[in-house]
Amino acid sequence: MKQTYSITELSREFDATPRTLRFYEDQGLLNPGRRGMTRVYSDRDRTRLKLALRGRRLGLTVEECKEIIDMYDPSRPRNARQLLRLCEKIREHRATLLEKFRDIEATLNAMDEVERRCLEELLAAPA
Amino acid sequence: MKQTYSITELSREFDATPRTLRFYEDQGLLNPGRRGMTRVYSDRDRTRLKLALRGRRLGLTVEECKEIIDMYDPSRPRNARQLLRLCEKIREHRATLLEKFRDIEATLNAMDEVERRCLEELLAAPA
DNA sequence: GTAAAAGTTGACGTGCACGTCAACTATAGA
DNA sequence: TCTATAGTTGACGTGCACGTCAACTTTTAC
Repeated sequence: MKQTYSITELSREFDATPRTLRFYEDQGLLNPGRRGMTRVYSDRDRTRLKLALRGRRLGLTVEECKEIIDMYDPSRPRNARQLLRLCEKIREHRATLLEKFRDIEATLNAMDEVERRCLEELLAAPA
Repeated sequence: MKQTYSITELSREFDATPRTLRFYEDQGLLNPGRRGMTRVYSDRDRTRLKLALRGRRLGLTVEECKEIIDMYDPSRPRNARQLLRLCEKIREHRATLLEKFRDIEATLNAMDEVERRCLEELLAAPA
């Protein structure tokens, strides 16, 4: 686990572009330090980027990713009220994820069915 | 299972807007018949809409949804070559779905961890 | 020291998935 | 028959997530 990363280093590791990292910084998702003018990304930035890209793959907006990542950030101190609210949010978030889970399940099942019919047809009418 | 649906009927059932259904028609995803000027949606349209919205929730583009839905359409006759190609596409598609699956799994695990810490903190420092 | 490579800040462009009028038409119920 | 209700076709607008220059500065390698 390295300590710092350049912009191209990080963007290559996660198959993103520098533009995307700068955009995420504009949106407040990343907070790289500077050495002169050059951005220096920390392991925290790396983790947040990784989580953000994961969220994007699942169809979340960048804003939603930020909210969730901020909320889950372990370095954030919280009082009891905030902790309860976080638990509530986790329940909500879990529910939407489970919905996506079911969507994927349904799609996989449909695909299995199509594949089955496909193989049947191939056996029935070979080339 | 009804035979036909009006545009508002279908859009309400799936929590979409009429605009969305017309847009999907423009994109070639839906093919409603007409009674006069009025669109009449069939069960086939209903199924395709359902699949499309499911795909959208998973982050696919409308174009991708259309391609997949068209490919899987059971009413399409196919020769052996096309059947083999379909099997190939199914494998690919399954792979990307499994990736999303893992993304969700990873996120759920992260959430469990956060929740655990959250409950711990609540016990340690009650209001 | 100098050339190449990497980085920077604007600023405008783009593709997607609709939203949102406007202006009009068709249809069903009182 | 009149009127509300639902539907139609444009056409333009919008929010998001970057892509794509341009013009410039910095850093690294030799």
